[in-house]
Amino acid sequence: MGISDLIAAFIRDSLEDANGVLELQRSDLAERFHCVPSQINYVMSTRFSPERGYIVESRRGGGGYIRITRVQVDRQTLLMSVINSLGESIDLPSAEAIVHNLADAKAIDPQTEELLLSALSDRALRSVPGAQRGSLRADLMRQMLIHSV
Amino acid sequence: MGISDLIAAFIRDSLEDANGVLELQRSDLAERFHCVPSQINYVMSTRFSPERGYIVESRRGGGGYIRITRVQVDRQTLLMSVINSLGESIDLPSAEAIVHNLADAKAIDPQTEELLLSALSDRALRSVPGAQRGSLRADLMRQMLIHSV
DNA sequence: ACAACAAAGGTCAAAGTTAGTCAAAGACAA
DNA sequence: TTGTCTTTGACTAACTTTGACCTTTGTTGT
Repeated sequence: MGISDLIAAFIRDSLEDANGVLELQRSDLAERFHCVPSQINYVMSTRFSPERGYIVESRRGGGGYIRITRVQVDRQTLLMSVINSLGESIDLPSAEAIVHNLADAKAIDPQTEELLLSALSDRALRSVPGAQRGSLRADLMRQMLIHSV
Repeated sequence: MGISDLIAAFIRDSLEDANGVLELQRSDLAERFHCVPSQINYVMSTRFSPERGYIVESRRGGGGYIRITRVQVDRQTLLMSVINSLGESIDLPSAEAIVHNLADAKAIDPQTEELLLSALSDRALRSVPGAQRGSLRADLMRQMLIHSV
């Protein structure tokens, strides 16, 4: 097991203790593990990428930091399962119910809920004949949910 | 957290207490935070710029001051004017440009921008014949923007 | 009025403090 | 041997802090 793995394990532990958000300094961490600072960047890009469920933000200069946030897996999982369960077409009441459920489960924030509901509404889709609205609604929902994961 | 952040936090708090307008003296503030006066200018230009929603005015000489005003009416005005300027129909490049401009002007946050773009995309509207997409896109945009005012 | 001084705030560039990038070199498994 | 992952470090970019010098405005004495 290389040093990158040790660093990654340390970060994951700290993240656990810190309840999901961790702020650290690159040079501190490098010193603690006796490696060069740029190795921290390597660890970030290979082990804490967004695809792996992390958000990494940073700032340079005095008081600089690296902040690692573990994204709620529940949220991600729930969103993905909803997206996958979406069929060819969906009617308005069903769509509204799903959006409300996602909001109740905190998988989307109130603002996103509002935007989804307004996009899916009959008022927004009025130019499309009723018979075709279902599939459009499903496409809209899919795209919007995908982009809020 | 550097001293600039501390100063900015202090100002935001005071602004809250003061209900949006705050008048202070540069040298006082510098003394309170044990920094050079010009650091206050740095904080103003990096944290309280107009793009971030603040107006900073000042006067030199005896009885001089720095006045910071938080603004938020711009957003609403801008959004309403965009909504009103929307016509019957809009093509994708124009819609994207408008959304980007709103985001640049901080009238909508990055997440809203993302959601709007995904809802307006050709991918989301694929079930609707090209000729009818323009008017649907305008309706969608209108409804979504109305609900984000 | 006027001149001189005092009392603010403004500018700008240098120095300081972090983090990011990228490519070369090393390690190791297939 | 070859391809992939890891380690290193020189160079770069971004943000912060500090201080010398400048401009504007107010006050006071003549």
